[in-house]
Amino acid sequence: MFYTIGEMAERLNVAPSTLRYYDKEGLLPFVERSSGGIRMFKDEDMEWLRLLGCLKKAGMPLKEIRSFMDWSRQGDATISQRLELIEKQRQSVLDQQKQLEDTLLMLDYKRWYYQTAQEAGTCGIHDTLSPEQIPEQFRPLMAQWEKES
Amino acid sequence: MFYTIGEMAERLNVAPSTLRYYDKEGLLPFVERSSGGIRMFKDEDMEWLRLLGCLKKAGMPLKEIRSFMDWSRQGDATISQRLELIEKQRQSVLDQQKQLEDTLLMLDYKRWYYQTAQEAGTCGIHDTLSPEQIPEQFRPLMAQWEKES
DNA sequence: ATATAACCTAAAGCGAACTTTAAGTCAAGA
DNA sequence: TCTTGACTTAAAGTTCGCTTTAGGTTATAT
Repeated sequence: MFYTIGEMAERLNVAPSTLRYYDKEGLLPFVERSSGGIRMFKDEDMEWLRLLGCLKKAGMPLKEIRSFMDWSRQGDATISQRLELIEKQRQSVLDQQKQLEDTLLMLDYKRWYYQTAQEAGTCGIHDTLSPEQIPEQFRPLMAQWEKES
Repeated sequence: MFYTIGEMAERLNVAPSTLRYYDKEGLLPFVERSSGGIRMFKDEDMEWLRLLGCLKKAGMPLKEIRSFMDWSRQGDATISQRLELIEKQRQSVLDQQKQLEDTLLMLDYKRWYYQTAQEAGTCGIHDTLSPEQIPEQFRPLMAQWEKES
């Protein structure tokens, strides 16, 4: 029924000190204590910890996660704030996805660059390549470089 | 033909102090100096700075970027190391993309959760909802929660 | 009763990535 | 020539997200 901080930390693959830190920062207002002061995690706390993990993965700073937790405890009056914060973070994730796609294209280009160089034994091969020998997928990338100078 | 650190920083939308910091950390071995010690950036340096930005966006620590820059200066003997590092980072980006997709699904669920709660005026609405009233797209998510307990 | 392992807090420490500060130098225009 | 603004370095400071340390308490097994 209850889990100690060590057990919960193991389930979540984090250090117990991390959970204590989150608690100190007000991110775990739902955690109860035994009469002796020991933290007692419940199964339903997992839901909160999952959300915490999700917001963290989305790149939300701990301070904002704390706001969210505070609002949650305040009840239905704060639904719109919480929705707003979720939507903001959703947009941030969409932005990050777009950024990662650009980054991946660049890495794919570099991978091709060094694969080609490896086969030729020298990076100099790229000075001898005609534009048609560069895979099409990288053309938009290189066109952009022209612009940026 | 040449750009000062301030001009280059503006082009890249970073603070001049950031570029000085990168230089101090050995990330900009290509930057030349005037007789008076002033950094002189060339147009072709943009290529390196673009790569630097790309690796940073991919989450590579500055120390590893430094290795890459060091290898680049060492010439063709280090092509395979550079390729290896690029491929490692490519994989890391693929992993990050997968993670962001999971995160997005969770945020989409929470968005639906709070939109529904907002319309109803209370989070309590979710205790009254039958499983069929939860959008299909969130079923795999919730099934996973069952498992994790 | 005692040993031991896991828990507790408060406070200090750490690494990454910058930013700021202080003191001074360079370069271009009036 | 002098002023001014942007440049230079070295070193200290900042923020974030933990982790470690120190000193002590709780809970369980023998």
